[in-house]
Amino acid sequence: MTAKSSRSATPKRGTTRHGELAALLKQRVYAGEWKPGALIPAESELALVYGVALGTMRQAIQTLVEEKLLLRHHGRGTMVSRGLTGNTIFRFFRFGAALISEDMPTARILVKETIATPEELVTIFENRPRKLLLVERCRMIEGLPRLLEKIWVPLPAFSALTRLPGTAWADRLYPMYAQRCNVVVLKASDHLHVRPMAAAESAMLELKRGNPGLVVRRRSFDIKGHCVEVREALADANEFELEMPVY
Amino acid sequence: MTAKSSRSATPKRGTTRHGELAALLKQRVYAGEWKPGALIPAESELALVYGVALGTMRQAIQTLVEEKLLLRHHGRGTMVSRGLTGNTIFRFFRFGAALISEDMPTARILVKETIATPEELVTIFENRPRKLLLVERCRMIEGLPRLLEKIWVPLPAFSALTRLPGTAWADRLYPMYAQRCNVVVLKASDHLHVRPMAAAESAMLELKRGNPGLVVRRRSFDIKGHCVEVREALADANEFELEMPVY
DNA sequence: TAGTGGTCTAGACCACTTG
DNA sequence: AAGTGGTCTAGACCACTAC
Repeated sequence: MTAKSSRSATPKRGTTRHGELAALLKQRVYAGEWKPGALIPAESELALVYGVALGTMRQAIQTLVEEKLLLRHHGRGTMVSRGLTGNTIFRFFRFGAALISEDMPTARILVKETIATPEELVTIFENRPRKLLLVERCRMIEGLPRLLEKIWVPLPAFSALTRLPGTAWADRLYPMYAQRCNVVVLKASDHLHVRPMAAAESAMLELKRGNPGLVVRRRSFDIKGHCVEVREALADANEFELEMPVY
Repeated sequence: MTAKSSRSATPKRGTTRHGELAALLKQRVYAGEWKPGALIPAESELALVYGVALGTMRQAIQTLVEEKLLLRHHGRGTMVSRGLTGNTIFRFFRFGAALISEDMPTARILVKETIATPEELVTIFENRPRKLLLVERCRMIEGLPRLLEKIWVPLPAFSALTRLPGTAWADRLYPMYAQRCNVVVLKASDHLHVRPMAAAESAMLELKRGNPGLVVRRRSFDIKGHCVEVREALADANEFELEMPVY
């Protein structure tokens, strides 16, 4: 059959048909043919087009679902992920409240300036950007200053934000990045550690001098896996709380 | 066909054939028919025995693999998990070393006694045990005391350990539980928070008074999902370091 | 070489969502 | 009612492991 002959025509070792298909589908997302939030063709149709059995195409799609690139909904279809919604740094903290609701935090912008890329950040972003936008803000919960945050994003990719006044910034940055800069954050990685706060930091957060601070350093990645944002958050380590599985 | 008629004979809603099979296989592990480390029959044989297609049986096995109950090895077979090997609390800390090797930590037993079950622990263990074995130890790295640990295990399930002299205790507890108490730890969950150390604690760890401490409270679960151990570890919060994905 | 899990096919039917 | 993903079948062949 056609499928069989085409398979023997490409006897690549170490690859599978569904693996190749996954790569092909991923390319179509990268190329922008299927945009975030849009439904892709039905798996039955894709199977026909690519000349493979349904199960094989399902397997290819499944790997992209596990990579969080696609989302499947029974009866509705398969769509490209809209990415993370953000605001998850608070998951590490109690802050008195039993549960921090989605809309509680508000942010006050302290600094917003264009800077030359610091040496330690040059290699983190793609294309070695020469300039970055640096934003510092203080996030409040129930009127109390709880979290200091620094955000670095590369220019000119995020230049739409330099023109945006500080008062117009949304609490959640990821949806704003998607809307104004056309950047979808699909994955992120947090690095946590504890250090004593500097005098200025503890003062800002209304804590005693030398109070231990928990630092969350986050790198955010777009749909292609490129780092598009570095963030550093600082808060009272005594409010830190985390539950995690052991494997 | 037989399969079809038997399916219509049990028109349970909300269940699937592979889901039922997974439950049946799980039962055979619980019953001890297939012991940890042993190979289970080939999926082709199981499919024959249960009268289902190969793919369906594969799907059933796959769910148990994702639950960490089974492990598959291409060409070798499918075996029941031997459980966690432990010693992973150090993954949260730097302690100067670039990487903490598997064999570096050594432990000194401070306390080992049978106690009446404290109220807050009664409901955590299965069968509300009346007595527990409490062990306190100090774990060293390169000769320095780095971590204080309290361990609670239920009696009489772990009574083999009460007869074991403190000097005979292994660094890694999970393999010892498996060997001496016939308890396999399959999963665990860590809860982390930061608090100031008490004077005695900071003295033991050779830290200054009021040094922030990171507390890791771990609950370990056996093959049936029952809690079989509670552990609380305390160490210098300034040595804490953790990298984790964001979803 | 025999036996295992992994891939793939070509269907059928079921369960869910939407107009 | 039409279209989607989810389940299931009954095979074939491939890739890996151990004897």
